[in-house]
Amino acid sequence: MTRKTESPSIQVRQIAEECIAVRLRLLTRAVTRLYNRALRPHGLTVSQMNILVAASCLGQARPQDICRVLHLEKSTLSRDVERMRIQGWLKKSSGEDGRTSLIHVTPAGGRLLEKAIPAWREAQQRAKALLGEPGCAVLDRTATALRRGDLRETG
Amino acid sequence: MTRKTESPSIQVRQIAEECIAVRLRLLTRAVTRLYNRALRPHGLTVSQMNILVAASCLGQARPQDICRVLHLEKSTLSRDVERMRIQGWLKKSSGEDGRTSLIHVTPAGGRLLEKAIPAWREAQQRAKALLGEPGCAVLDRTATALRRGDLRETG
DNA sequence: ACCTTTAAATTGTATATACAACTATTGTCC
DNA sequence: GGACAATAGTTGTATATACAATTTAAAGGT
Repeated sequence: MTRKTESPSIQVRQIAEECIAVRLRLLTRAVTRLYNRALRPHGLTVSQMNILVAASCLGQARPQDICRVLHLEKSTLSRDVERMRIQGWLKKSSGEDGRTSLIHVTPAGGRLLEKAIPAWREAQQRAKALLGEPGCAVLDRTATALRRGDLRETG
Repeated sequence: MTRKTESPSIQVRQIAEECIAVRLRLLTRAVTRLYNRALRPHGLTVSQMNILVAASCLGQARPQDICRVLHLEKSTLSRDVERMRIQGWLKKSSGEDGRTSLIHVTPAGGRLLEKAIPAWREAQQRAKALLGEPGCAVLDRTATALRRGDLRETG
């Protein structure tokens, strides 16, 4: 009896073999797990670490500044920050513009970040091995292009 | 008045400048948005399309098979499949092993996939432009390595 | 045949993510 | 200076994701 499962069209096969999204997302899931497992003992996720680092480097940062450098949607950041504020790692203060607030890292947040550095190094090393030198270079180039706004976000 | 914002340590700066996770996640967010916006008119997300494609290519697939090729956690897939089953794009049938079930694409799911191909092509082209030829090559290589299990999941 | 161990999937809970709708504030133009 | 447009964040809702705990079923040893 011929099985009734339709074999996929050539075009569907093409998606399976070529789709950039599927590969990129797969790779990111794997790498995210790597970092999250390393950071877990510190009670920190890689997303949260990224936000701490960004806020730390920017100094008093407006939410939109962090959104820009991380290509994060404003509502996503809003909730991430709220969780971290509750943890005591971030604080908000009001700036000149009444619509906005300034985010800064608390001393506790700073200490946490420093403490987590060895775990980060470990994950970073494994991720480097996975991607290889050329992979890291490509990633660097592409992320920089994105931050400069090369991908037109047609509102 | 010297500002009290602590400037980040050299090591924190290093994370900002070198962290693979932050760049990869940033890039993936941007690319995911690209595909999701293109696919939206079809009521489909890129995650769901990936699962449809995988199931389509595998034929009668066990959940664990799909998890393996996509590096997805089993509980994640379980919920994704349930949503798609409700939409009528996937169906489950019981196989020989009573613990497992077989997932297959319904005719409606197949039609949806075919219909969405032009949108996929459009997003794919933009993603290609963003990553460049070398970027795509690296991605291909790394994803293949991952699927072969090169990253030790020290469960 | 029964008990224990192993394996596969589901369910509980939490974070991460985005879009749409809403709120509040600022800026502009007459 | 008041109506209106633009801007910044927050909130409502939904998907995606993972870890831990639970359920169900198969395998293995005696």
